[in-house]
Amino acid sequence: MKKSHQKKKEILSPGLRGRIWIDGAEGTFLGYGRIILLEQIREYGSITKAGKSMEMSYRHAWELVDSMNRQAPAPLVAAVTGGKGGGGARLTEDGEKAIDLFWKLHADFQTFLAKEEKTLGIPKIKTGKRSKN
Amino acid sequence: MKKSHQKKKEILSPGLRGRIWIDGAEGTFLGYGRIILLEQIREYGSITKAGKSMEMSYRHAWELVDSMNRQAPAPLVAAVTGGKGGGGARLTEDGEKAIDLFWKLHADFQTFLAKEEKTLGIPKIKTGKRSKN
DNA sequence: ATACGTAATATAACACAGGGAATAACGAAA
DNA sequence: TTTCGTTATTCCCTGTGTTATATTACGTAT
Repeated sequence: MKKSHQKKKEILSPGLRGRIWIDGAEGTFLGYGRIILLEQIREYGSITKAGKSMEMSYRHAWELVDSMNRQAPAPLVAAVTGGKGGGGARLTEDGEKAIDLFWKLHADFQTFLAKEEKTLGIPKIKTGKRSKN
Repeated sequence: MKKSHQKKKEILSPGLRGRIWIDGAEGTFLGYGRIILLEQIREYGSITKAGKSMEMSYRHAWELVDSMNRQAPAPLVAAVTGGKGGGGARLTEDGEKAIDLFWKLHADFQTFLAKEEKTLGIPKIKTGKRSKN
């Protein structure tokens, strides 16, 4: 099992940071973690394996998929139970489009952050490690 | 006590959303909640009252202030103990500058979100309420 | 019919961030 | 020297969100 998308390592370099996501009728519809999950489902063909590859409980992974499917006009993930291998999950065409859309947004956002950080400077940050007092 | 900045009401309209913040050596240095807290401290001259106005425990408010002061080259909040009224807290010049800087970033970010939402459409969202199945 | 591995769902156990209480320190003013 | 309200600090405890575990449903292939 590939481990390219396990837990954030909590990178700690000073600077401008941010997150973007798309809200739906119930709250978050698409965000960074959900997109990674979709990509892992595409790779493994299984919610179980996708979740494990991200060190995410099956329950959480399933809830995210369910949330996306319920808020989208048509499901992003099609899951089947039973059958050969017990079933599985695959991305729909809309699922693929969601991934593409989000990465476009993400790229624009990274550009925005870099430009903003340069123009506004973000000057007032202590660079060294913290001192006790 | 004014209540203009109590708890978020969790607005739920579909669309592009996001948050930005500035990281320091220990993690978050400046973010939306911290800026509001700074403004409330400026208004009330007290960490205690500022925290209460945001329905935030004094402990939490103090930790945020401490975190900002430790990560900044010079304190954003100057607190004094004792004296008439028991003491208090006021913003430093750097504290004022932090507020200004963040709101500039915030304004640019809102503009970015609006523009991005328009150009990329954000099409695949169910508008009506959720159905059980 | 049986086996198999996953989806789907329910229940129990757990971790921990944060709240609240309690206490000490503080120093100007009366 | 007493009072007063705040800052500063510690400790306990609980709510809640998460994980872990268990159970059921499912359907194709053998």
